[in-house]
Amino acid sequence: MAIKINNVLTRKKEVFEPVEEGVVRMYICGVTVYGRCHVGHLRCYLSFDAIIRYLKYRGYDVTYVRNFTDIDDKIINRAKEITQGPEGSWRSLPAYESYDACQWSERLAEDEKILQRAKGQDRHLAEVVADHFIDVFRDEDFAPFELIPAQVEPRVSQHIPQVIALIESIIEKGFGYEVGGDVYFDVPAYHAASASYGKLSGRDYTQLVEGARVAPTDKKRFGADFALWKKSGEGEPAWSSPWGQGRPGWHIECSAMSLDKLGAPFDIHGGGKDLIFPHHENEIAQSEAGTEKKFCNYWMHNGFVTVDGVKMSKSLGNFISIKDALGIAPPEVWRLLVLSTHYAHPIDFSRTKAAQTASVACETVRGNIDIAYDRLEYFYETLRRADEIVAGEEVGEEAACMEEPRALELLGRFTEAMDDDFNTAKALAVLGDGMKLVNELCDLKAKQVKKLPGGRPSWIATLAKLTCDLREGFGALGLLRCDPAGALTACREFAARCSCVDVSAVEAKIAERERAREEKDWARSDALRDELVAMGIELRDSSTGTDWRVIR
RNA sequence: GGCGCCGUCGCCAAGUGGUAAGGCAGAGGUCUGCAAAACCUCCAUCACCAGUUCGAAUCUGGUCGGCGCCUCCA
Repeated sequence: MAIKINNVLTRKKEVFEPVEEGVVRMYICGVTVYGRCHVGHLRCYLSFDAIIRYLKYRGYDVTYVRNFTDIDDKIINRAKEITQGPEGSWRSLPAYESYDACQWSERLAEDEKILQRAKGQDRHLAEVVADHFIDVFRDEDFAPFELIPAQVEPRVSQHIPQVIALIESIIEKGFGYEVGGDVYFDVPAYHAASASYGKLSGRDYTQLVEGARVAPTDKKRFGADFALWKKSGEGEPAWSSPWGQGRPGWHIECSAMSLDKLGAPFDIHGGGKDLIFPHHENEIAQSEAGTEKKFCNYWMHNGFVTVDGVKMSKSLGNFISIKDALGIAPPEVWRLLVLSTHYAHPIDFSRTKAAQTASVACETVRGNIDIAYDRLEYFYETLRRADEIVAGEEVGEEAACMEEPRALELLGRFTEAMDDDFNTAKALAVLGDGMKLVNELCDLKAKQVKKLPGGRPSWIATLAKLTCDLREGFGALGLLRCDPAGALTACREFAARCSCVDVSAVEAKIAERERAREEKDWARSDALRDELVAMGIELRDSSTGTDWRVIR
């Protein structure tokens, strides 16, 4: 069985054949570090995290590179804004129109932090801005999600020689030209020689020019040409080059660093769909122009996160920051939610759409986050009850599993789903079936267990195998890696905090109800339960006691 | 204007030629002091029209609706 990948480059689903057998070299476009990340970024890195985990699960030795673009106009602009201070005219820019008081307060606090960090450092403020947001990315935004760390996280600022060498090679081959300190990639010349510009995005470069906005100061020969190197302006960060003081253009850094870390061709290049053009198209052109080798074999792009059907983006102001996301649900809930949809399809986070379209049913329509939250708890609860049954039991090696196809074929079906272009949605459905089976088995009475072929030892063996396989499958997606009891407590505490539930008051009422129940005072017991329901608490009585959870 | 994607049950969501996975909600049931949970059963012919085919949600053409890229963007 082989893994199949929907290759954006060929627009076909293809059998994955790495350059070197058993090894996967992949490059995922990282972020430009000029601000905080939002759920759109989260979706991208969670989707690719599951893909990387699965490739490892399938036995591949994965070399994964994810860059930080730490030189860019937006970073320089941010530095300029910080320099101007809170009274600067930048605050009236259109980009900030939608800012509310809360966002402003966060923004200014962040600027202050960056200024503090810059004190005593003899560096350009833009570099400090980049450092700051790299730290935010690693230590704040993404740390809770436990992504598989990239082997290398290259920064452009540390790869200027590689960038320059690649640009020189492009110029040497006749596909780049210098104009007054800027260097441009010559799209028409390259296309004339290779007939390949536009092969990823399916664009005809001659038609691009008509729609392209060419700024009056542009020195490029052709509208579709793009900057490989930019001459630095006054007070901007600059590096020495054969073309004078300047900095790399956007696109070239990913080519230079991926070629440096992975060589050409490497296996998989990924990123958001919005990067297909121009970013990835230009990466291919300049890399293949400079190296005369194929750049990358498989291109994968994740779908957008949308809000009310519209792409989530900073410029539209319709984004949920990762910081806010972590206040809505725990990291693992977000992971489950993201993986519930195929990586290439859009995910919509609107909570208003349902209310608009289904006026009758709006009260019963629940947010996807809440559903994912419940589902995660269901998974952990299922594992917990199975663990309790299996714990302390001798799982005899000789005890055969029950002839239960749903148990025996679980991982096979999981692998089949994932092999087909990493269909995490389907894979989760398969694993969900396994969870249902675990509950079914746990529900059996001792008498029924006795009657099973193989009896109790076989029942235990089956439960042990199932939970082990489920952990393996979910684990290959980065899910259910925690101890169930601990995870459930954390889930409940999180929900209690969100709903401002007074945990000690809840537990006091539960204790009181326990006493009423011991005295078989059902009226009192039920009254207490009603009070708890009014507090947003649902009870679950069992033979071992009363558990509770926050109603969502 | 150019290129491209999408439209599957009330909601979410798999499914690229062989007769519609899964989740939520809903109905009925088993279990339970009651309830919850868990489990069982039920619940769609795939925006529309016209073709290709023995056979189409899946292919082709058209219509309508939504979105994306072409400027920064995961």
